[in-house]
Amino acid sequence: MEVLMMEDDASKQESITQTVCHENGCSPKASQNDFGRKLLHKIADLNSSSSSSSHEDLEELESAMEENERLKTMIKQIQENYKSLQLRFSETIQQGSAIEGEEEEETELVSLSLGRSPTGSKKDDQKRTITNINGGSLTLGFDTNSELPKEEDDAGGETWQPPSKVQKTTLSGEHEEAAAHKIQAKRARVSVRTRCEALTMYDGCQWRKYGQKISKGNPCPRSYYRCTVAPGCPVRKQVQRCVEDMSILITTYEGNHNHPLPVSATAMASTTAAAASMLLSGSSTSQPGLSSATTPTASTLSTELNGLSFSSSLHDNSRSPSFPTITLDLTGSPPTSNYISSGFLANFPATPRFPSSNLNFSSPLSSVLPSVWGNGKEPSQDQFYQTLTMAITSDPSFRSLISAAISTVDQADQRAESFGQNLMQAAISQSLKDSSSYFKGFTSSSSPQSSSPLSFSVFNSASALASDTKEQKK
DNA sequence: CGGATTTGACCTGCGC
DNA sequence: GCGCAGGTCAAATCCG
Repeated sequence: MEVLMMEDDASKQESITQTVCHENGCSPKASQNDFGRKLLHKIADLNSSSSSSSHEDLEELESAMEENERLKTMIKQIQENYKSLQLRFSETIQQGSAIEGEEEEETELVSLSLGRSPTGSKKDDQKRTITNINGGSLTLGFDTNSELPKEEDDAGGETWQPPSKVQKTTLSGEHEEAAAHKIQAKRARVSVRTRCEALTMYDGCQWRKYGQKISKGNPCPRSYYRCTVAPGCPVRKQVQRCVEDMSILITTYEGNHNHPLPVSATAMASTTAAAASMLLSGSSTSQPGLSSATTPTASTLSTELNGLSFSSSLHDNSRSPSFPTITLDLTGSPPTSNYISSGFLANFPATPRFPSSNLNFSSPLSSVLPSVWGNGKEPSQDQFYQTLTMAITSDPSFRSLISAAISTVDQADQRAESFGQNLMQAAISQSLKDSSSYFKGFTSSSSPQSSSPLSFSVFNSASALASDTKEQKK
């Protein structure tokens, strides 16, 4: 904010900075009403206490206030747009559920695993079911398989083991494929790109560093952390700065928590768990009309889902690990071809065996949906809603995705310094660039082997990913 | 003094 | 089989 740069008094600057940071990072709804008042107080303080404050500074402060008023209006509009979208979504889903049969309804169950409750009772599971959309159950809670011992973890429901031990397991026949699925589930990774000056991005969890390595192609060391919220938690994360832009922090999460999470950690945990789930679902799902659009030999591919464009990238890296990786880009800067080929994605590659999906929050809507409206013209909100509705009604994965996003908005602690803030900031920063639409669109890329569409959106205060677990159940 | 971090050694998988 | 690179371990060190 401009106002920060104009303050002469260092302590006052810090005070205002904290105020503005709070506005940006925490609940805009709760605190935005106080913002103008706080600024007025600051101005009054300056007038009364500091004879050295120049008239120029005051003018600039006033202009900053006007700017902040515009921002408040913008935030309000974002909230209204979100409500409208949510309403439309619910209506559409209700219509869809009337058509779909019972079998389809069963597949609407979406479970976003945040790790397993130590107690693991089914009662707890029921309590944690916080949202019910479309007759199906959208569960945002802890892993629901209560039959398993608590030291067992995550999607596969098996004790976490280091990759080497897991992959050493010998199996034969039809179990082999199932085991491969489990291994894949365990090793699914979610990368989050954020602009962060700190050593690590705060995500609400407690981490202990257990290693550091210089990886090939990046002079910045990669740090390895494991979750210490509960002993034996299998979740690990890697933190590394982007070689292309040192201000970008790349955090890669792996595994699911096997313990209740702090409130401030639920947003990130649900997002990463759902993203991983979506990725794994996508890796085993075939979507009509998509597979034909991809060509394995191409390094970058693009296709459409329900008029929504996304691109797929094949990352050729001979040393790439055999882990599916999904990437959430919250930096606000669209990836360049150079960046894709030699930068970030090269650090988090995927072999052709597994998809590597890149969800980008930075692309303007007009560039995301060129094939629908053409001429690079920004679509109206109604046009966009129509396309979104098409996507929702015809694709279960996307439907689940939206459901999870909405439910997360409901449940997230908005004051937590968590992932939702980053999403909010991303949304706002994009809205500042073009206030005509808060939904700035998305891009998605995956390897050709992943024919499942990936779609994403930014809502007004929080967002989450979800997947249709239908394929995982099979 | 206990917990967290650092850092070199070691293990493992994979490509050649 | 060898070498490289990623990932982990664990002793040493640091820090509150």
